[in-house]
Amino acid sequence: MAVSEGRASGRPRDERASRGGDKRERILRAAVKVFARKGFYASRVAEIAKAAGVADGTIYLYFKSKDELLTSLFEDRIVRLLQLLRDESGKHPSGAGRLRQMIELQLGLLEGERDLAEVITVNLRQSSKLLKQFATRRFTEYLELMASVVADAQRAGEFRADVSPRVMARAIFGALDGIALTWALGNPEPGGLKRAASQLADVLLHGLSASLPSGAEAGARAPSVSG
Amino acid sequence: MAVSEGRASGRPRDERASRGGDKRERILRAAVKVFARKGFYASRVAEIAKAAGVADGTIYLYFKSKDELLTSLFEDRIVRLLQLLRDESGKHPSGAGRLRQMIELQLGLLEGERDLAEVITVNLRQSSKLLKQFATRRFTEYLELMASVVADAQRAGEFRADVSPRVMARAIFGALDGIALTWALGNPEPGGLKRAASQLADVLLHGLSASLPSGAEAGARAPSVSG
Amino acid sequence: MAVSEGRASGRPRDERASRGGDKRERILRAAVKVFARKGFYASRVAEIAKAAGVADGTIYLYFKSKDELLTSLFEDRIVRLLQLLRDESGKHPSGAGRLRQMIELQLGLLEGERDLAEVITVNLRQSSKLLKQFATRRFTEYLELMASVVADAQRAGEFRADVSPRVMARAIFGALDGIALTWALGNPEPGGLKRAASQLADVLLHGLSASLPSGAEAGARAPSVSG
Amino acid sequence: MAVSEGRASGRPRDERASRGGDKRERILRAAVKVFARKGFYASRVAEIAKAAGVADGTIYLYFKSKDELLTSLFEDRIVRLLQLLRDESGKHPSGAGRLRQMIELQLGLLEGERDLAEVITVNLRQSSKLLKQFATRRFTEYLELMASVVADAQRAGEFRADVSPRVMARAIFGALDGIALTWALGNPEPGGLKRAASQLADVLLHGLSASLPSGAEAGARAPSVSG
DNA sequence: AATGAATGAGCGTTCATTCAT
DNA sequence: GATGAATGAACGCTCATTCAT
Repeated sequence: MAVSEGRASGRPRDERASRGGDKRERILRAAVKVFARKGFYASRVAEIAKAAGVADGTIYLYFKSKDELLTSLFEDRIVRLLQLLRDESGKHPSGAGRLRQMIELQLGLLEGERDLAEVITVNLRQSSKLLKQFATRRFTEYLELMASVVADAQRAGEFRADVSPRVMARAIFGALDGIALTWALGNPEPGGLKRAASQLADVLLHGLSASLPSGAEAGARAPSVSG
Repeated sequence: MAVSEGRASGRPRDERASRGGDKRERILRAAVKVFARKGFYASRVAEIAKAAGVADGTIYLYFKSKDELLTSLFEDRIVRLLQLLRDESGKHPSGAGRLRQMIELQLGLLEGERDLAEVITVNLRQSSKLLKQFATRRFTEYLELMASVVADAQRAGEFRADVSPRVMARAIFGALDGIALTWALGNPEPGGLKRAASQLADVLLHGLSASLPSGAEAGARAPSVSG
Repeated sequence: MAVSEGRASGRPRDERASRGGDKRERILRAAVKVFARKGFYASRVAEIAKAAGVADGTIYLYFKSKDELLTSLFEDRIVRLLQLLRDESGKHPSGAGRLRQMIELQLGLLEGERDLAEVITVNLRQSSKLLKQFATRRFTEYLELMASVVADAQRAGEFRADVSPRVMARAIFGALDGIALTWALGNPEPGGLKRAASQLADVLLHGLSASLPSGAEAGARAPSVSG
Repeated sequence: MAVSEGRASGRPRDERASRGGDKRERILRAAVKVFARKGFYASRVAEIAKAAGVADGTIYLYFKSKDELLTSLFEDRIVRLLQLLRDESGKHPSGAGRLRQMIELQLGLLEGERDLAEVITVNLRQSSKLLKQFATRRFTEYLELMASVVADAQRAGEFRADVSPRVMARAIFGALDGIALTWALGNPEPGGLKRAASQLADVLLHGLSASLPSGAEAGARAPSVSG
């Protein structure tokens, strides 16, 4: 299952019968490849155009600027990721099940899509604008989704209550990102991401579980949580 | 305690009352500020020069290129961080103690140095060169240090043995990085990093602990929680 | 007859009434003018662009660098000169006729093209690269052509055999170059080049002629020079 | 016999007893070396300073600018050359003798001084300023000296009168220059310059000689001569 | 006089973007 | 819509020159 499959949202431009793949998607796919190999700033619009098999100017018929190309890339991919996560989130009764599924889903999506992993983990941070403006929208949404899963499980007494859901959301995001980053940049060890996801989930879930048998402890600490 | 304190390497000194520090360090400090505000690519060498109070050309007496300026920044700061981490690592007998200290040390260092945090977490990924070449040296060193702490504790029976130390190292790095990133970009909530560090350590250490029959250990750690 | 006439190589054409010639040629012509007035190093790419009526960047669509612009100038012009010289060389039965025609042709070509003369004589020597690398190709070709004319005439018993054809080729090149140089830099005396060419040919051909009937003179001076 | 030997003219700065070679000369010598290897524009003042064993700034105590360094180089060397030529000129009764000696002297001086030859033949043309302003002084002086030798011999009936002394002076200069150029850039064949000088003199003197007894040939060409 | 660190004007080149076809 | 030649603003870097020591 790949995040870049299909077309989830937006502009149904040129849905002419005679033209199968639309240009917009071809350009985005080319951009993923080029951004992944060279990074956002070192990537040339001309090269993306070439990789997409279109003329330089054509890109500007679909995207306002090179910056917007990157932004759209995230929008498209992350909106789809958020949807998947939300869908998944609904399928599991326990917080542990939800969190494990979400962790495994995210790394699973990247398995087989190194380029996209690299773009998301590396290029997300390349444009200050991107990070500070766009990120404020979708990234916050993402973090809130993760935090809500933790918070729900805390309220249900399933997770320890002495940690901030938002801090945990950031830590989990970061852990996934760190694993994806080193994976994207390093050796392509097959199945590596799945195993890593599983281990990460094991540790996090165990670490987050409300204390054991008597359970008194977590409750004792809970009141002071704030962040 | 700041990572940017002290002087690492050569060049003449002046130390007139009105002008603190030597040129190289002044330039590095200016670069941190500018890179943090604008990102590496959007930062102009001229602006860094101006911020450092030197002429444009002066920068090139100390650094071969704009790229090398960024690289040197990491070298200087990360080499110092590695030293601190190694020192710290030696002071604690248990793996749990070590790991907690390392986590708290890293986030503690950034407290009060938002700019540096932003440069490290955001700009580290801006230059393909930086990430793929330089990173292969120091970053690997860093990851190996973290992994060895985990591995040692596993061998001692203190940590669960069913997770890869290297995966954990990456996850821990990522978690710290994610927390630092959101902190650097978001609200400056005082003490936030310390609390986050403590909570992250709580969860990770509990999650990593070799599952004890009675679960007594968790209780032993609890008192240090503050956030 | 001008060396800069005609079109040597590719690129689309336009030929609207108001805009004469294609960009590449317009740029070359502008470069000749600017290089002649200021010399290669003191010439600014921006000025050439302005003189050619194109944007700065346009120059780089046709030439890889400022250096290559100069190189291409020589290639274009000298290749054409070589062709003319070879054509001319074929039309005359005697060595004297050939040499005279070649001398007069070369200086004749420059008549009316002071700029080009100046570029060739002055700027040829400005770029070490140009002189040492490019020159090794075309310039050697040129010298060999001249030397072969001398050598042929020597073999035919027409020219004295006690001088090296290669030394003569260099001397003739130099003499033409010296005349062109002073002409390009000095007063534009109309017809001056033609007259100078004629006189130079007179002296050289007489000096090169195999010793006449009585033959005593040459032998007296030149016992057995070979070099 | 080398043109760069001794100190002929100018500024007796710092004739302190304790310091043998004076800096000015050391700088000039270093400049010759560096200019010869790299050309004027590609030569860095810092490199000349290093080659001379002085600090960058020291050069500006002796020369107003990099340009003036080149100019001074020519002044020093060419003034000396002019003196030698004038001295030599006085020693020979016949025009042929004078001219031959001057030709051989000039190329002889360069034998063993490739660097200087390259500087004079190549670098003379690098600075428009140099060529157009300085050249107008010394170079004209040089050409007039050569022309006067020819003119004198013409008046004496020794040289043919149907050629312009000034054209001949330029041609001779050029021929010498062309030979020196190719020699400086090409193979260092020992003795090559001497042999070339001798052959060039043979051809030129024969070519310039007043028509011999029968004289028919020269007369046939004479009509077209004017300058 | 001598030094060499510092200066900063200046330029070649790039590349996102435009627009005539 | 599609093209790609043309544009020109923008910037990293160099290096001749200065000047405090």
